[in-house]
Amino acid sequence: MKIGELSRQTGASLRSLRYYEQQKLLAPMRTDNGYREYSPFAVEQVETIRFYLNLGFTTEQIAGFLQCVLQNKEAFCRDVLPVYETKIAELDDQIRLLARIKSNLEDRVRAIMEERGQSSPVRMKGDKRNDSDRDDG
DNA sequence: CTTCTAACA
DNA sequence: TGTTAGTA
Repeated sequence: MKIGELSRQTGASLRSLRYYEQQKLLAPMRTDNGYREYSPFAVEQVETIRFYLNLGFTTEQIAGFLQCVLQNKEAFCRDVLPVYETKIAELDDQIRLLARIKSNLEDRVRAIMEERGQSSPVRMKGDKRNDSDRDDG
C-alpha cells in the first residue's frame, strides 16, 4: 500500500509516517516512481510505534527494541525494561522540579496574603473605585 | 488526484 | 508537526 492508505488505516499523518522512516522506525520499499510501498504489516508496526510514543519514549529508544517487540512478546525483549526504568526516572525528576515550582508559588501566595492582612484596602473584582484608565472593556 | 523533498510561519 | 511549493 502507498503512504496515503497507511495514513488512513493508522490515523498517523503523512508527515509522521515519513518522519518515522527518517528515524529508522519504518523501512518501506520504493516503487519505480519513487513512491513508498508499505507491506500490510506496516499497519501494526505503526500502531506499535505510536503506542510507545504515547508512553513518552523517544524514537531512538523505540528504534532500539521495535524489531524485537514486533516479533516477540514485550516481556522477552531485554532492551525494553531499561527504557521503562529510564523514563520513570525522568518522570520522577520532572515531578520534583514541578513540586519545587509549586512550592515556590505557594510561598509567594502566602506572602501576598500576609501583606494584605496588615494593610486592609485591597481592590477586588467588581470594585468600581478608580477604574477609568483601563485599556480593555 | 497522490506522492516526493525541502523548508518555513 | 502542519503546511506549502514545484514536480513526477
